[in-house]
Amino acid sequence: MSNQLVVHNSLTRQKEVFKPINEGAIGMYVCGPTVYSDVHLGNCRTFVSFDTIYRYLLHLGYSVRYVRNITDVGHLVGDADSDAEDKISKKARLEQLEPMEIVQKYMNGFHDMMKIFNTLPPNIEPRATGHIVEQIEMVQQILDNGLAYEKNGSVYFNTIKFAEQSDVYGQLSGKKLDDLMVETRDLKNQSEKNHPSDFAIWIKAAPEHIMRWNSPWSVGFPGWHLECSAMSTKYLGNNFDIHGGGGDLKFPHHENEIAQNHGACNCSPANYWLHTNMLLMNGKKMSKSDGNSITPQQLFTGDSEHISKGYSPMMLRFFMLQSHYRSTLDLTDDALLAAEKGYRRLMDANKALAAMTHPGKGSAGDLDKEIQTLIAGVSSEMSDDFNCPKALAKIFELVTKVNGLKAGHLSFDEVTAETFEQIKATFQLYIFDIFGLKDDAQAAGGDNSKMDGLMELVIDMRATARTNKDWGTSDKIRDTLQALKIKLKDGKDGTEWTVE
RNA sequence: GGUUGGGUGGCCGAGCGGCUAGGCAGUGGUCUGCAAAACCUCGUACGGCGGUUCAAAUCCGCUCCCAACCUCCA
Repeated sequence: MSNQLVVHNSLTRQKEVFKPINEGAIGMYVCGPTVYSDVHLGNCRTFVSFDTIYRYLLHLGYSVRYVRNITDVGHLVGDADSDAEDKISKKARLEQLEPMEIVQKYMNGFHDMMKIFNTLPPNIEPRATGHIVEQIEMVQQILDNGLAYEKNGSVYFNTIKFAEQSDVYGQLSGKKLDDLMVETRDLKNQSEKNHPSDFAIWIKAAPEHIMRWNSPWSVGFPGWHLECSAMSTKYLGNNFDIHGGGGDLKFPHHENEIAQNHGACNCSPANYWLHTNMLLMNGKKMSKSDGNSITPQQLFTGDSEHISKGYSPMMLRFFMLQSHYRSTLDLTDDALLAAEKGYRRLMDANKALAAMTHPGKGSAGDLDKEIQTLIAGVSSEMSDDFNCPKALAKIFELVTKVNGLKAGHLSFDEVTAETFEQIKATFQLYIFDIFGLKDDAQAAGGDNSKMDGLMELVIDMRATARTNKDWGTSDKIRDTLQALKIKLKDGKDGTEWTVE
């Protein structure tokens, strides 16, 4: 298998060889959250997925400019033409806070959660409210190009005219304007629009609307879709490499975004569109608005009717890694329980591997070849549209080899020292640097020197008891530690311990 | 109704024309004072019905289910 990067492009619905516009550099824009309430787990899955993609692109040697916005205005509750209300200002009224206070509060929470999930921060995290000028300019450009019209201080994108000029509109979502017309016929309050599929790019603010800016058309605020067009253009240019986001944004958000960019500069924003699939809970989309969701905190503490216990953030990241980013992932307690054991198996093997040394003598036998094939497989799977589950599978096969070497079932004679070092390097690179995992147990250990010394003493005492066949003492030590979530493993070379 | 994507063994989840996915659970062993861990071993699959092919979970047709989007959502 060749190792050139292949990605699935939502625009063409097929895998394509990835070629950056500028050799060695990548511009990537990912739609960030609307900060009007706490992030939920579904959001996290998308950003963890793109974090892994970002990390892999960096590993491949690209210099990546990763832009992920914060939506702090313009995102509407209800219909844009009627009783439309900005999500942020609605929440501000409910909580009796300034809109920017709301934004700050939930943006902080979002950043904390991204840190907890060990995601790397984007290079630029622009906010919609900080780019009103750019958005107004873009509205003007679209108007100048005749692809928008003003009605009572609001400006609408003319989808009909755009569709007549090119066949771009609907390409991403597979929708046709004719269908859209039929679908939206029943919607009320469409009076301002020329056509039901047209969408607002500037909205005149109602008197009670708090977040408002002056513009050539009215005191108002930008349409939701506009911010991403304006900010991606500002920081990545008219045409850039990757645009990502959750699959639920394909339509209308991304479709309209493409239309706006074409409307403004007659250019296609991104070459590759990547969409992550939804996180489900009990077979249904996890969603803030319909209540079918669980907060990350609840998952960590286990305080939810949906789960039997708490799960660590890194375990959850591992859980997400086990499925492909383009597949839905169903969150169930059984699946989490199974993943947790797998996660421990992986981490324990890595810990064991780190402590192992190659005896020095060893030739390239069949085992060596097998290991080399597995190592090569890890990267080729990742280069095949970031196939984390398959790359992980290869690593688990390596885990078996490592454990076999450790237990003596496999011989170092058949493995060269170089190959053995490559296993170590591969584990470090993929598990930690690219998959972005951390070993919870090690992190939880805290002040290790005291703990290590203490455990050494206890294990030594137990060993003495065992030598004396004092099983009562021996088992008491083991059971007591088990109750403290410290697990002992008796191996050939003595006893090891891990914190659960 | 339209659009997009799915239905894989007890569970999760890859694969998408011939080649063991992987994790968890289960079977029988090895090891061990016992247990755990680890290693070896063995089962249980590709919604249904047709078709193409030397060969289909993988391609085509029909059919039945499911999800997402079409209204804010990652």
